[in-house]
Amino acid sequence: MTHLLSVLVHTPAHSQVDGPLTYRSELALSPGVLVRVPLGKREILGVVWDAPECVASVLDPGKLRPIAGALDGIAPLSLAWRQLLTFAASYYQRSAGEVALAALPPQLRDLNTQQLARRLKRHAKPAEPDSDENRSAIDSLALTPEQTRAINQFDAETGPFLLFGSTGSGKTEVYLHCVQQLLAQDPSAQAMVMVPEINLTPQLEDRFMARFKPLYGDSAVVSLHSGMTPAQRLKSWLAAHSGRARIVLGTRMAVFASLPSLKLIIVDEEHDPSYKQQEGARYSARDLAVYRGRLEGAKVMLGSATPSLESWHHSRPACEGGRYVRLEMPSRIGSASLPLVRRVDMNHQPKKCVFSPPLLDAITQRIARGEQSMVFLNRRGYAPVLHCSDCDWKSECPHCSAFRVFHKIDRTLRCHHCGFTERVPRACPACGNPDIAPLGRGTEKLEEHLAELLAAVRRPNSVSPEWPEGEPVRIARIDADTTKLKGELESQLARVHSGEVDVLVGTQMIAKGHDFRRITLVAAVNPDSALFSSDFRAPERLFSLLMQAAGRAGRDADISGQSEMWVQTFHPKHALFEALKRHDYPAFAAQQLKEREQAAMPPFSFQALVRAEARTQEVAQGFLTRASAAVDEMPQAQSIRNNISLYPAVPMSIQRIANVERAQMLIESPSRAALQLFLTQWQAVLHATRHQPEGKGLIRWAVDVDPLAI
DNA sequence: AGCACGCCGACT
DNA sequence: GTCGGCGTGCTC
Repeated sequence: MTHLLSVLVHTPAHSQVDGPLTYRSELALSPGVLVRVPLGKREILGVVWDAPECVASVLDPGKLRPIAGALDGIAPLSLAWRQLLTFAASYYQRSAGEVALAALPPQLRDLNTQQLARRLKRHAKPAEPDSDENRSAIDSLALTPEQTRAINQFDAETGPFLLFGSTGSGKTEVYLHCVQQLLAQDPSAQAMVMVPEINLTPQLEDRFMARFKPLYGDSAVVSLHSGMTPAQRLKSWLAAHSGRARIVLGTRMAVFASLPSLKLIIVDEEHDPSYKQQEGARYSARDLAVYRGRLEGAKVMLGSATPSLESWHHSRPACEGGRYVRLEMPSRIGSASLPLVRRVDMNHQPKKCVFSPPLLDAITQRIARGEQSMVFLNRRGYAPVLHCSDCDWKSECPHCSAFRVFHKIDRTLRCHHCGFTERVPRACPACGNPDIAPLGRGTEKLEEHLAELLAAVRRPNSVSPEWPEGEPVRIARIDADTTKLKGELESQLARVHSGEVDVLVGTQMIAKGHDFRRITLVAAVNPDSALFSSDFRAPERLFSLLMQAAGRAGRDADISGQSEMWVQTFHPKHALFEALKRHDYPAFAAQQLKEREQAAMPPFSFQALVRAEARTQEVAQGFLTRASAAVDEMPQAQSIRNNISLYPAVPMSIQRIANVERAQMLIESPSRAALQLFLTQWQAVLHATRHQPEGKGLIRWAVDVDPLAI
């Protein structure tokens, strides 16, 4: 007997094929089974999907092709997994096929049946028996009273939870404890722990491995992130999917991993923008984690010292409408205290100075004491633009509406958007003036400038034959340029940890996650631009970054007494810095939320962004404008107009990248449900608009639901 | 997304 | 006279 199957395949959101395709099969296969199916001239991976009854009748049954085979070595994907993917696809306005197939390890698609069978055989070895004697040692670890209180509350309630713990308060120990407790109670339970960028937090991975490998064997903890090889990813995925892995540690992509007995999801540094995917299906792994927890009956814990305002708002008291349980851990462990925040009023410092004399003096003193300092500036390269003083030529990228950045180290002009790189010209390309100069500064120049300022300073106790008067100060720089090669970041971090480096210069890369024990001074040289940014989330990001950076200083109890966070600013009285000085996130959040509420901005409204790309700005904007106007032809147009605001189409902040013009349109609603309903219905209008004659020349369009930046 | 078909510039 | 550029269209 022939059965009809609905099968999801990897088809992009904008192709005609957006729902499941229908195939014939001699076997009745249940939803969730992985299959290989013919599509055009290819044979590709598909997932049998829950079929709406009517689906097959539309097509001529004679035209249906048979499936090529089922991957019967792999258990079907669960109903909960399919529901998660269906939800994610619909919420983020993409096809289910695209989201579901992208969530599977690439090797499932790429390997043929024999290769896959071989892999499965190799990995299916039974897990080694657990060593029971270690298991009882669980609760012997000393917890602080705050940690104990948080854990007790976690046990007593269902969540979701927001663990609000300052840097150094021991959030990781709470995660470890909750996971350990769960695994001990339920012999099949699985936990997922998400981190923003796994390469920045190998410590977390190490701590989980160290804690759980002795208890549950080598395959108990697996990682899942894009830095892994395809083979490793398949291995981890299979371990999770089969239930052999008890803990899955990963980046945002891990939220889609298949875990048959998922009972706990932890999202560390939940405020981090890396949880939002920035291409394809633009999902928020943090938000999906909360949804998934509800779907699967798993507890969810979000953790941060500076929560996103969305999560903070959700964790307000239940009587005010909060839905999350807030767990607070305000103190640093041991006698360590938070660093002293010092603001330098740049209005009273020498004009155009980069390092104010007091800051330079403070850094020099640290060096004399054999302590380390960290200076960060959120701009890599030497100078953001090269300028000719005669004719006003600037180093614009020929393909983008942006300046190319001057990189002194290899004397190149590099576009940070499209990658276009050229040698620095000897003279102005426009007028021939040989006197072209860099404008502004990046980390490269900061490093160079600091080296000049500290040229006369000597490291203590470092007299060598080569340097009879003491060795010069050692400065290291860490940013995307110095860590491009694999392993570079690790080796540079090792140099800092060993004390070989006196001053570390870098971008926000160094402000996140790394545990620098010997750093007692952290300085933000020029953070002001975020104070008056047009992006309403810029202050939130800056506060979080500065708090995190401050958290780098003085993690060792014995030196934290002297540790300091320096902020050079022209606005020392700004509320953001006042709150930072007191390490008072709640005050900062309250002030920001008040502003957001008054301006009806998230989390008090819901947004989506439609972006369009075309050869010309007119085509890109025209597409958006016509799709916007077509709302009046939709059913219930009046009700849509009452609930949804569609703003005019505007060029994106970087209007042109790699010779593609970009435009965007903001859509806003006080109701998430209304916005969702509108976007789903409007999808057809967008497709139709594209296929009008005026839509010619449009390259692509995409919707970003809950965008992070506008 | 792939992979075809299909119509216009610089080379053996 | 071909090789190959990527524009448009289709895949159960």
